Amino acid sequence: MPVKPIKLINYKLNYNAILEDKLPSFESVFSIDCLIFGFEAGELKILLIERNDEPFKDWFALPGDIVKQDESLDDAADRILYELTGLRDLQMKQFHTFGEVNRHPQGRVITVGYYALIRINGQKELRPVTQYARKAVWHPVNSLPKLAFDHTEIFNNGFSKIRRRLNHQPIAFDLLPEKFTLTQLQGLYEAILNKKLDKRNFRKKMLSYGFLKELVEKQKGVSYRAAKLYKFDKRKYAKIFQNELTA
Amino acid sequence: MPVKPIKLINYKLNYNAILEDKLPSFESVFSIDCLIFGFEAGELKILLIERNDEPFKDWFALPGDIVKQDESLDDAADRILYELTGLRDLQMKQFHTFGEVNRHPQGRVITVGYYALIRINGQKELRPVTQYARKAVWHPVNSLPKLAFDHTEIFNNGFSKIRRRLNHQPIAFDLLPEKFTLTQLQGLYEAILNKKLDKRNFRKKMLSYGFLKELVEKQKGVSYRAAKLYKFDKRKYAKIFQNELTA
DNA sequence: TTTAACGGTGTAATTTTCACACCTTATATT
DNA sequence: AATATAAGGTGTGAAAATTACACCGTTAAA
Repeated sequence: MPVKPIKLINYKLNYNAILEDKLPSFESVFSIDCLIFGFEAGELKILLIERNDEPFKDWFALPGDIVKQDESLDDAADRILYELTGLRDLQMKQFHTFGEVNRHPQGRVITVGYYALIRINGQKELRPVTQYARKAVWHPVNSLPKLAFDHTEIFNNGFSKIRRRLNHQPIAFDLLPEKFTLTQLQGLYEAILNKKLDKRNFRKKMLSYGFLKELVEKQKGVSYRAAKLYKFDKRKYAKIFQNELTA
Repeated sequence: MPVKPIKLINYKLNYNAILEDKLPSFESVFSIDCLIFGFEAGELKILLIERNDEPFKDWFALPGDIVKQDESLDDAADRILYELTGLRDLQMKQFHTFGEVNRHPQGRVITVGYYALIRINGQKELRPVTQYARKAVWHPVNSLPKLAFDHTEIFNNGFSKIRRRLNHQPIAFDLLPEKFTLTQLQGLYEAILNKKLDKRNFRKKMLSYGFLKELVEKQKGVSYRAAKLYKFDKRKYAKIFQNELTA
């Protein structure tokens, strides 16, 4: 696969050229690809970019970028997410590394998959993204288009890990507004797990964990009985989690 | 951290030289480090190498090596394990990728952690290892020495993942001889989880899974009542596991 | 024959999970 | 004012899974 190895650092890729077969490939590069999940209108969505250059011009792809020489993987993930969305201080979490030899047509690119769960509404407009992407869009996970490279595989891998993790850790709260109703929370669980849950059992269980804080405030602007609002109580969760660890 | 970047491919590192501060560093390299678990004399052990060269000369380290240009990560893991132990066709499984900028004193090395669980006794003598290692030794996980680089962190990360996985998947059988007693199996679980388990409950539960095959053969050469031997029945397990996936 | 060491078994209490249906409350509509 | 609409909110019983717990049996060696 490698053609004429060239130095990659600070090298600006010319994708069009390589397609005409007269162009640079690179030897070994590290990248990060991000699964950024959001929840909107009762649907679980993921942030995709529309590629502006070859290869896979006009295709949808996961947002990702190359890891710089002087930044750790975690730092790179944070930076890339920031560059793509303007969001900072999220919990980006690594889930798998993809290293098939031919996964990138231009050379050896090993990529580390990270995911983050974010609030779609709590965020400003998506910032203009890097030059290789035309725009970034939220796309429902249930009807994803074909993705560039092996990004569909990356998505499937990460999504299934998030599903599994949901049963053990309260990761869903990052997707909801700070104050939420139990019905919203249940809808989110149903969207992630892709199945219906029983309302009474779900509430009983969630409340039994003890990390939900009931607010006096109620839902507003709905044309039906307003529901109680809850907050995720990080302190209580931390206490519970610590006990689990020491036990 | 990077000094004078040099081409690394096929470059033979001179570790002594670098220590005297007149030597090569490299830009960006991918490596694999392996956690190879074995079970012997009731103890959970891990395979370590004794380093023969700087840096960390004479220290213990995880067996690992650099990923070649034309091999996938999984292939590299298989190859490296083979080179170190002579073992083939094991299930090497990726668990985490470590990418701190300064984790390697000579340059940027991003390493993917893999683990494997193997039978210590079912194997020939450990094959002579790569040149950078003096020898390979099995070391009880409960009294690990300080390890080179960030290998202690890698170990902790991988070990805790294996612990968690043990509760959901029958990964322990790879550590036992093909035929084993329930007491041996329980001892292994206790070694991995680092706690005592109740004999009756343990047996009840294991047998309830339905993937253990009772043999007519019994234990031999023991100075007490011989126990029944069991086999792990992959077929039955596959059937059970498939049902879980579709459910 | 005795002893040491492990093999092998069952039951009851507790906790967790699951299935299941109706009345209440707030707003919008007529 | 009456009514319709849409979601809020609540409890119980059955079944399954988990936990705690103790003694006799068998084998080989002393």
